[in-house]
Amino acid sequence: MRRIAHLDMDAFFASVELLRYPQLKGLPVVIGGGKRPDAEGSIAEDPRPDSARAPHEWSLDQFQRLRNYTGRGVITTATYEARKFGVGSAMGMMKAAVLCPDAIMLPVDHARYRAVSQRFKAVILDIAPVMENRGIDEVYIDLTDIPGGQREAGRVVARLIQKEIFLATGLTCSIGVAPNKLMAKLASEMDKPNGITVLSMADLAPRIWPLPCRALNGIGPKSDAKLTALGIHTLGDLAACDPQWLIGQFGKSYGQWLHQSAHGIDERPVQTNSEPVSISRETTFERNLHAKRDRDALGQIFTTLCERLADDLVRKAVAAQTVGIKLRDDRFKTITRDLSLEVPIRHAADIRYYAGQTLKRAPLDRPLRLLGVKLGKLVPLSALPSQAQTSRRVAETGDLFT
DNA sequence: TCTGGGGTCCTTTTCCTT
DNA sequence: TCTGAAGGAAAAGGACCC
Repeated sequence: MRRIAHLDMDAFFASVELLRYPQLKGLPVVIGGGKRPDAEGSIAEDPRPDSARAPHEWSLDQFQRLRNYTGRGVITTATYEARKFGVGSAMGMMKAAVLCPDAIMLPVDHARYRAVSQRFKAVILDIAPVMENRGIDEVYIDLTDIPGGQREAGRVVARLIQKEIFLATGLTCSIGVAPNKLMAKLASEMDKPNGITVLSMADLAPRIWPLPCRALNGIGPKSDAKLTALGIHTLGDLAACDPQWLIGQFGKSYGQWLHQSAHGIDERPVQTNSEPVSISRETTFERNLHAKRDRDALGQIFTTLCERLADDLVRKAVAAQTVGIKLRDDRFKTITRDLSLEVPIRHAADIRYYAGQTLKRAPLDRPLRLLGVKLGKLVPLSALPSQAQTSRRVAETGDLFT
């Protein structure tokens, strides 16, 4: 019997921050933002003390309040106390500042969350080596073949993992155990925080079918709206639909997937290692920039993105065989342009050159709010021919931002 | 009015070749 | 040389997730 667990850290970013700043417990705290221009228009640095000092000794007055926010970021996480004001994930910080001006605002500290993430994942790997990464705060674990993995249908090992993670990090997590990934993911949502839920196929009708379609990982706002318009509100409604009719409505691949998922069918294995498919860097400007008027600023940002990507390539020991750009204009309309290369590239100057070429195919008549550069078809350096002739071109020719 | 940054995967469109 | 079909690859866009 396959036993798959899905583990989800409880309010991960906020919990990590509350461990660091216990004095914020019980207060509305919002994590997010990014660049925060100060009164003089320059970018304010993280107002908090560096980690070498004892950060929890800071008084509440030393934290920045949301009402001081003037940038264009969004909220990544809000504590329960902040949510009471109607503040929530993905909401613009400016809007949140109106709803809850006294909320404490913390910038996202990815480096710290990554470090904690590595710690809790190391704990899991010690107990159950077949683990799949699903981002910074989630994993799938295959309990089928680990010693004791079948005891109490997986509950025993789940309890052990919870306990060890708490001892190592001080954080709680919620775990769902089921015959496959799809049901395990749904199960982990059912008892939060710090819960364990075990589901079998017999639980499909009583526990999964009453859920709204949106609860399924893979049904987003667009598909949900379409399902609702068709009179399908719950997973039970979906399960009752004729598969051929679903395929007619949603296409072969997605229609089939909807039908199978609603019946709790999911054969995907727990994938222990995955090579990155693409890497990208993008940035939203503090104010909209014009291709001509702000040419220098854009050119500088463009170059910086390419340099960061070149660093990323070194770190992952890969070269890239496609280059692309992404532009978002003042209407929030996004366009992309891509280019396939004959020879994989790895140097910032090459990335800059070829990205500059794709840029020439993009309309640049509107003010821009975002610029991104993306590399795809990644090839491990070890897989390149020994005389690896990755192109090294000096960016001598001008493009529109140069 | 506001809407981050990194990803994956899929569908549709476009372009090229036969 | 023109026209059209067919198929594949590349490009573009979009949905979704954390």
